[in-house]
Formats: sequence, C-alpha cells, structure tokens
Amino acid sequence: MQDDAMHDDPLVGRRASSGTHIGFPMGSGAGVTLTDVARAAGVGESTASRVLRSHGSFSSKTRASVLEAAARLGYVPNRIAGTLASTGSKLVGIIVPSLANIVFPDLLRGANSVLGKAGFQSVIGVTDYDLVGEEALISSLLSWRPAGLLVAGLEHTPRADAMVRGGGIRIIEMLDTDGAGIDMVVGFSNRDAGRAAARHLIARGYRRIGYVGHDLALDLRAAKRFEGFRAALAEAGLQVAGQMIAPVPSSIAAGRGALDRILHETPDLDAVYFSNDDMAIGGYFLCLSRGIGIPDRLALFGHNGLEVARCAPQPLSTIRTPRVEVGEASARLISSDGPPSIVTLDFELIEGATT
Amino acid sequence: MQDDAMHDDPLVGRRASSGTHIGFPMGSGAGVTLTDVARAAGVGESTASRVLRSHGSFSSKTRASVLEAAARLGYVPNRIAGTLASTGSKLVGIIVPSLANIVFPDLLRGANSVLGKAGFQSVIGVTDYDLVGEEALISSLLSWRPAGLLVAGLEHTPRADAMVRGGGIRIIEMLDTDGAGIDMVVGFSNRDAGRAAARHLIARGYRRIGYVGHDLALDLRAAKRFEGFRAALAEAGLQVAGQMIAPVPSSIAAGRGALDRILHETPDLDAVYFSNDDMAIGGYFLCLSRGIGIPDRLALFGHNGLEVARCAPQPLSTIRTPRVEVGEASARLISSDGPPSIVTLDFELIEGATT
DNA sequence: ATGAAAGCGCTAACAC
DNA sequence: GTGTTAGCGCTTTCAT
Repeated sequence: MQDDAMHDDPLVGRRASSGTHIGFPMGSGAGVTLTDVARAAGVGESTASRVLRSHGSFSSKTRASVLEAAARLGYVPNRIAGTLASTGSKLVGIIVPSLANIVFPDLLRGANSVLGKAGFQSVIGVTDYDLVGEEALISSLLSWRPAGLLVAGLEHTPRADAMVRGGGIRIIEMLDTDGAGIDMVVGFSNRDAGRAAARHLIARGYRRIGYVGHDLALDLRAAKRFEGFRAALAEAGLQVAGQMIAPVPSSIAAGRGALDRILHETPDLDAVYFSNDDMAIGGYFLCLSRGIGIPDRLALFGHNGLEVARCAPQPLSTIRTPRVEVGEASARLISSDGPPSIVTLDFELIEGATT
Repeated sequence: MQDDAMHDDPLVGRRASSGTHIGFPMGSGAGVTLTDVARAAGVGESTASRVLRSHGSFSSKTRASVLEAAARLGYVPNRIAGTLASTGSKLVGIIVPSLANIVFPDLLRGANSVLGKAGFQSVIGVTDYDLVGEEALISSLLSWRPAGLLVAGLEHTPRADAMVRGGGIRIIEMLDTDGAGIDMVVGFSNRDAGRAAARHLIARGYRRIGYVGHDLALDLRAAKRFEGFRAALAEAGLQVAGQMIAPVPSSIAAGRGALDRILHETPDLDAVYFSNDDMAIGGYFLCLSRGIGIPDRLALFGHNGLEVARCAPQPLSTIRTPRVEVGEASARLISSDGPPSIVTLDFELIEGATT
C-alpha cells in the first residue's frame, strides 16, 4: 500500500520535513525503491537494476533515463534487500580486543582502507579482551552474513571456533602466528619478538634484566612475547632478574608505576623489558623524573614502535610491528579463494637510545 | 529447490567441509534457515520466529523444542532477512575523519560500548578528513538502512547534508557545537576551548604567544580553536606573536619539527599554543632535547588531555576533552525519539607543569 | 536489449 | 497459542 500511495507521486513520502534544504529532491532517499525508479524511467525493474549496477546489457538511451530518474528521485539502493536477493554481502566483520591501545586502531585503519576500496563496509566488534564476549560478537556479526571475518588473535572459545568454521566464510586471524589458525593467519611471531628483544639486551651486555608487564591473562600475545623472552634468556644461561606485572590493561601510568615498584624490589636491575611501548614510555618518564640515567644506569626496551617511542628525546629501543600492514594484508585475503594459509610479516628491531 | 533437497535431511547441505571439528553440528550455521528449525521442531515458521525472539506468546513446551532444534542445527539467524522483513535495522553508521589520532578511537569506543549493549552493530567509515569522501561514505552507509548515523563534525557537502536529511533516520553530529546541526549535536565548543587556552596563558603572564598547528584546512575543529584563541588574545589587546602550521596531519614528529622552526623565526616567544596534544608532546620532546626550560623559558599548552600528556615528567597544561563521553552520549541518542537538540559536554582545563 | 516472475529468509498481520 | 499468508526491495534466471 505504500506503493499504491506513491504511484501518483513518488516524490511525496515518509518525511513530514518542511523541505528546507534546496538543490535536492524533496522527501527523498530512503523510501524510494527501485520500482519507483523503473517506473519513472519507463522501464522494467530488472532493467533498472542492470543499469544501476552496470551489469548486463542495455541501450545507452535506457541507461540515461534510468540514471536520470534515480538521481531525480534521490534513489538510495537498499543493500539489505540486495544482499538478501543475491548471494554474499559486502559487509566484513572486524573483531579487536580493544580500541584504547593505538595498536588496534592501526590494524583497523589498514584493514578498512583496503576494504573500503574494494566496496566493503567494516562492521566492528570490541571484545575487551574477553573470549566469551568475543564469542557473542562473532555470533552477532555472523548474523549479518558478512563476506568474511577479521579477528585479532588465535585463541577462541570452542563454540566461537565452531561457529566461524560453520559460517562458510573466509576468516582471517591477525597479529599472531604462534599457534594453529582456523583459516587464514596474518601476523608475526610474538614469541620471536620476545626472543629478539632478549638477544638484543644480552648482546648489549645487560645481565640483570627485569620484566615489567600488564595483565597477561588477558593479553595473550604479550604473554607469548614474555615466554619467548624468557626462553632466549635461558638459552644464554640467564633468567629474569625480577618481574612486575600490573593487574590492569597496559598504559603509560601503569608502566610508570610498575617500574617504580620493581626498582624498589630489585634495585640492581640493569635493563627492563616492557610488555609494550605504552608501558615502556611510562618507565621512560619515570626515569626522566627520577634522574635515572638511561641507558647507563638502566636500559629500557619496549614493543610496537609507536610514534611516541620513536620521537622521544632518547628514542626507545623497541620492535616495530607491522600493524597497518597486517590489517591491509588481511583485508586483501577476504576476497581470496585460495586454500588456508599463513602470511608472516616481519617485525623490525629498532635500536634506539635506551639500550 | 534448496528447500526440496533439504527436506529429507536438513543437516546435509552447503558445505563440502570434511567436518573435522567436533562437539558441534555438522555442515552447520549459515545455510540453516528458520524454516529448517521450525520443521525440525514440528512447529510453524512464525512460532519458531516468536520463540527465537522471545516475542509474542508460545507454550514453554514449544519453546523448548524450538530452542533445542535451533541449537542442534546450529541455526544462526539471518539479520539481513530479518531487517528487510521488519522495519529498522540494528546497524548504526559511525563516521570519523581518521583512526590515526587516538581521539577518534576514543570516540568510537564510547559509542560502540553503548551501542553494543543496546544490540546495535557499528559500521564504521573513515573519511581521511575529506568531505567528499565523507559524502561517499554516507551514501554507502545509508544503503545499509542503518538505525542512525553518528558523524564527527558539523561540516558536510550539500549533497551529504541532503542525503542524511532524506534518510529519515537519527543523525548525531559529534565533537563540535560551533555551528548549526542537522538533527542532534553532541560535543563542546572548540572555539571556547581555544579561548580558555588563551585566557589561561594570559592569566599566567605570558605575552609573546605563538601558535603551532597542523593542516587547518582539513581539521576544521582545530581551526575553530585557533579562531577562539586569537579572539581571546585580541580581547586582551594581544595577537599571535608567531605561528607555524605544518601542512600535514598532526603528529608528534610534526609538532617537534614545527616548534623547532618557529623558534628559529621567532626566538623570543614565551609560550606556545599547540593545535593538539600530539603536536604539543612533540614540542615538549624538542624542549627536553634542546634543554629549553619549561615553563620559564617557554610555556607549552595543548589540547585533548591525552594520557601521554598527563603522565609526562612535567604534565602538559592542556584541555581534557570528553571524547569517550561524547561517544556514549551520542550512542544513547540513536534510540531517542525527541526533537533535534544539542548536548554540550564540558571540557576541563588542566593546569599542568608546562605553563 | 528488456520484462515477467520467482524467490532470498524473515517478520507481521491475521485467522483459527 | 499457533499456523497461514503476504510481502520487505532487490537480483536473477528465463523468455521474448
């Protein structure tokens, strides 16, 4: 009956709006259907559809009138209907644990830029580092029948794992290659990053090396780095000379506080490995405040290669992770039809001035 | 014909998958329709639908069998179809200019947390500070028939403006109250923030005040702050004693470089107002490197109240903006049915140690 | 080159 | 309390 009401004047509809704006069809946009456009152009629905999607064949004359009608009516295609009628959607789900750490916006940025160019829309989900929350998000995202799913990390609940496997879509796990993936995996080995950090400190001559981290039960990748770190120390006959783990998400304040505490407990450390750059910058700020000489009295090593770490008066020694690149590469795989595979992108150790 | 094929055994279908995983229905998830569930439960489609949405009435016995069937078949509802059949969708579009500056992830975070709790999914769009790109994104997002649109900023192309007005949905413009909104507006006055910064510096006794900013043609809100800043200086009979605008997006490196240059050109500045905290932290790092005494030789003032600014050895004097809160408040308005309105959230001037 | 018609999977009256 | 029946707006054979 909506149709009936609109047959006479398809331009009248929906909005009570006073039509204040100019230069654009009145009562426009939503509400105008392909049927309206077809009728206004004097062609059939399917023809209008073909023209609007530049798919199939039609005369240039038909083309012109359809386009004109669409523009005049302010037609906005309904992708919900389009998706339902055709096969797959142009929605891609992206699941990250947090948005508070710039690492994940970086990942999103990389993914979104590539996806956007390919005509996909990103639907995001934030788990707050909770695997059960992730499961709920996956279920919810799957109900939008996305073309694929990008998710940070390899660890999932059994149900989440089963769901995505049953979804019949491409699933890309990001930022971690230490473990088994479901379908595609794009990232790097956090374990290796931890090892690289340890080897660097050892090579530089440090021996009383401590660790300052944040909640490892939540941040599984930080835990893997720490694991690799300890392994490399052990290979050199060393062990962690002290550790301090703040039971909170990583932050500059947490890093600052944790370094303060570990230096009380273990004053003779000569170097500290931080769970990431946020924590490390906090440590760096503490040293500046306290007048603790870097790197002579204490060396600092981080992880991620954030801008703030690179631009500090003494650039932080750290490992640059290819976050944006991981996002980009992952997004590209959405349209791939190849077999499951693993893409490893290299991290880069930055020898700053803090070691 | 799909239906026909599945009548006999609804569990067989779609996926060629070898069914490697265990503890979950085989050939599951996508592909199983409500019809399948209804049939398996021995009830009608609409009854199954009611049960699954806990809407309408049904016996607890029916409820049990439907739920059992859904679980057994691994049914994942198809929201695309659901949305098309019902009225509005549970998708909300969020448009931000960038993800490279933590300010926008903060905004997203606030919005997404509230949206998620209300059963909405966030579909994001990144404009790269390009209004034409924004227009394209709006058009694209609108085609998903979202329940509403959250967009940073008040400035849009005429077409974009017309489109959202014609969309018949709630539209919330965020982070700026200096100008006319389309529907709802949630934010604060950047002009006032600039004025507050200027007044603070003046009250502290600074007179040779410079400005270090980033590309103002793109960042319209930074431009408004600068405008308010100059106005307040003028009211005190002062004017900007020098300015340096890096023709790039804001960053720590840009702030550092720009301060370096302005100090060459105008060595006798006694204070600098930065377009935001990223730029200001860059300036702060330069001063640390050069041994420029803060605030005696040079005072620094930023904008945003980022964690890095608050945790620095000398906490940066800045203005804390309620980014997360703006996101939260905006998200809450999506479901509102009130008239267009403006919500102003206060910013807070932080008197740090750099002024 | 174009149109008619049959759905896509679900929700929402409306009967029973 | 439950089933039947229309669509939602579009894409897609299949004729013509």
